Amino acid sequence: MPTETKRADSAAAAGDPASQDNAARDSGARNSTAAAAEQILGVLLPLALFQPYDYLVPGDFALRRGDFVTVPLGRRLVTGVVWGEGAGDVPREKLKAVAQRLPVAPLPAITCDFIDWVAQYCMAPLGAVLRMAMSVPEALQPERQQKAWAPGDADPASRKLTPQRAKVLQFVADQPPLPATELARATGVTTAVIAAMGKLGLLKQVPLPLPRPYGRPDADAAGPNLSSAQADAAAALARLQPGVTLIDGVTGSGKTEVYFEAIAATLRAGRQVLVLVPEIALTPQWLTRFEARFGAPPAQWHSELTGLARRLTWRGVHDGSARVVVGARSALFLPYRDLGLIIVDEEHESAFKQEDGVIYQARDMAVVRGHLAKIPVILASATPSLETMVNVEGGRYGAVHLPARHGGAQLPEIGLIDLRVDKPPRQSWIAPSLRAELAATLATGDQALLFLNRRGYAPLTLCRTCGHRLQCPRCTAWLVEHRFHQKLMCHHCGFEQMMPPSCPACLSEGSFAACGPGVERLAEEAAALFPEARRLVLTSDTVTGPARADQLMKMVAAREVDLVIGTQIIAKGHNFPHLTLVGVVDADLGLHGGDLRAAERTFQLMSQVAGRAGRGMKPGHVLLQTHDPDRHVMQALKSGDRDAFMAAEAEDRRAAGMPPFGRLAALILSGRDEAAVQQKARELARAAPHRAGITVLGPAPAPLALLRGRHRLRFLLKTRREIAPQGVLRHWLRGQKFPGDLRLQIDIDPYSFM
DNA sequence: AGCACGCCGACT
DNA sequence: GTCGGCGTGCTC
Repeated sequence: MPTETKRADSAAAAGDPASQDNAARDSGARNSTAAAAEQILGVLLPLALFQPYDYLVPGDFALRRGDFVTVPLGRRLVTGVVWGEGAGDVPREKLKAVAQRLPVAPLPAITCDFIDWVAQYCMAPLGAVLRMAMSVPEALQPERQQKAWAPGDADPASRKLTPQRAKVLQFVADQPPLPATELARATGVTTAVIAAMGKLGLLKQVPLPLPRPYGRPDADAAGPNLSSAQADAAAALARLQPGVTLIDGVTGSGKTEVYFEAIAATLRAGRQVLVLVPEIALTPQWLTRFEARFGAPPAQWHSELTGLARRLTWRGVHDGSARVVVGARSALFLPYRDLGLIIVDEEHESAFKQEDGVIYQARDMAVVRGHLAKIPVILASATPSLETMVNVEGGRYGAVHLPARHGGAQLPEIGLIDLRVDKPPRQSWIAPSLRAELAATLATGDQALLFLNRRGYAPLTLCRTCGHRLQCPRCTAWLVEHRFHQKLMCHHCGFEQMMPPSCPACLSEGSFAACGPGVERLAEEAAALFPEARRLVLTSDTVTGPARADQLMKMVAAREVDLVIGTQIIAKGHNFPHLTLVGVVDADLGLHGGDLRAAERTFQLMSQVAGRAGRGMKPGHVLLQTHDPDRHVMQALKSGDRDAFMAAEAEDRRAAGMPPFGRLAALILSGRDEAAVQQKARELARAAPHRAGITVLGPAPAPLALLRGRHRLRFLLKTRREIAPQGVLRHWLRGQKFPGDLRLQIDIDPYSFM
């Protein structure tokens, strides 16, 4: 609720919000001796608190929702945001006064409303959600303005020109201004010379312009030639009606070019655009295409962005100078001054689900944010999620289809290899028929890809003498041997250790046996089978960052490699025209574990991997090794009938009352003391709701019953679609205490069942 | 998130 | 005897 009492200046609204508006409101805000009645406002702090705290505000101190303020908290000062009227539940004499209002534009109203909404929906502490929007506290502080030296106004002829001074003058004449120390170093003089020249007027100090980490995209820079299908789709999207639209098109159908036109239309309207991408790793080539279309780079937002670039980008989003932001899910919480369009690229990706801290689905929250701002949201995917498909079918989302592959290349043909019949030899994982296909492909000079979504050498190591299995001391998980790093690693908590010289249980030496394949072991097998092929292993162990990824992908594109062996990391983005065979070593891998979306995800991943092949004139060929070729996901992959597969999946989910036809919330109770966790879980189970349309499952050991040294029990709350699980949970958990280190984590719409 | 308070081990 | 380890709990 806006709690504005008095605005000193109402004419400033259209101008620069940070300077004029606030400078005007600041003047006379404090040092007032008038005994005006103090008001009480709620100030939200970026801490894990569920509600704003009340603070006193002097009567003539004009504050409204969204204003950044510093307030005393305990014995320190904290920056927070005015959230609304005070709650009045703390005695007035306990209240402290707002210390200061920061001279920056307020947090935009829609951002505030969005924070409220997300906190309510995700049942997260309001302040924890605010913290995501205030992830760069330094951005609220004025940037220390660096000074640089430029040619002065004095006529050089009128001053004594020593050789040093002449050298400096010559340098600054055709160089951009530099700070004193850098100018001194560049010209080989001391800073004393520069200071003296300043006094004489031979040089003058100018503010050093801050480097902008983003450009100013031009909507009217040259666009590509679109096919007629693309042009129709682009025209539909460029109308920019509020609401959600799916762009549904296979890899290479030109989805990106199509939504670029919606970006162009939004830029022409003078508004900002957010493009959410699942992982920053796919951006190098995306950025190239963006720059080719718009003539300038967009602002980027991801966790690796630090320091000045991070501050400047946050401010640029806030003041509106960053026009297009491409970012990972956290970019959703930036304080856009005037957001006009949100695009969620690869909307089906599970990477949009934030799994720790505030747990949220960025794609779903993007839809909410779009709704609050009454702006369009575009979801793009070659393999849309079932949730999105159901929304399209129900008429809640619009859809545009891009059927053909741009450029006319054919979709790869997918075949199945039945591992029960076509058995690989002992201790190897490539079936004879796949081996033959690989040999034939390599013989023609084409490239091939072996895909196995499992890092390391072997998923399990055991002692042949006593049967002991190497397990993570902190998690219910095996340690995975990584020969590349010469270590044992836990893929869940990051625990690492050297390979022990002997079995920790029976002390036998040399008794370890690797069980099952990881990508490193697969590479070993490939090396033995095709010693003459130039091989490249692509996993997160060998691809250490976006730059390295780019370099390795270029090697593949340049045909410096014959056989690529990789994990999930190769499934995204890049495609290789000379790659004509993809072998998926274990297509069943993602189907274990009872995950609601296992079949859907397998379909999406396999489709994506298949999309790496045959983009040139040559059609690609994909072979999936499976133990269960009759399974409907395998048959659907083989026939390529995505829509029939999704329809069947939807039917299964509807019958089971599972999302999106019902709602889920997962509760994970954890603590170091196993008995205490069990005790509390029994207590919660006794208080569990029993009503029609509500089912509570559990407590059951969470799939990782021990994670980072904490024992975990899980409840699953399932409700009918029309019953919001949040209300049920609030009722259930009212008055529940979690003493000691017991913690209850709530995950609304859980994805991972871990 | 800090920062205190508090209750048990090795230092001046 | 105190310094200090980090577990627990509060901050309007």
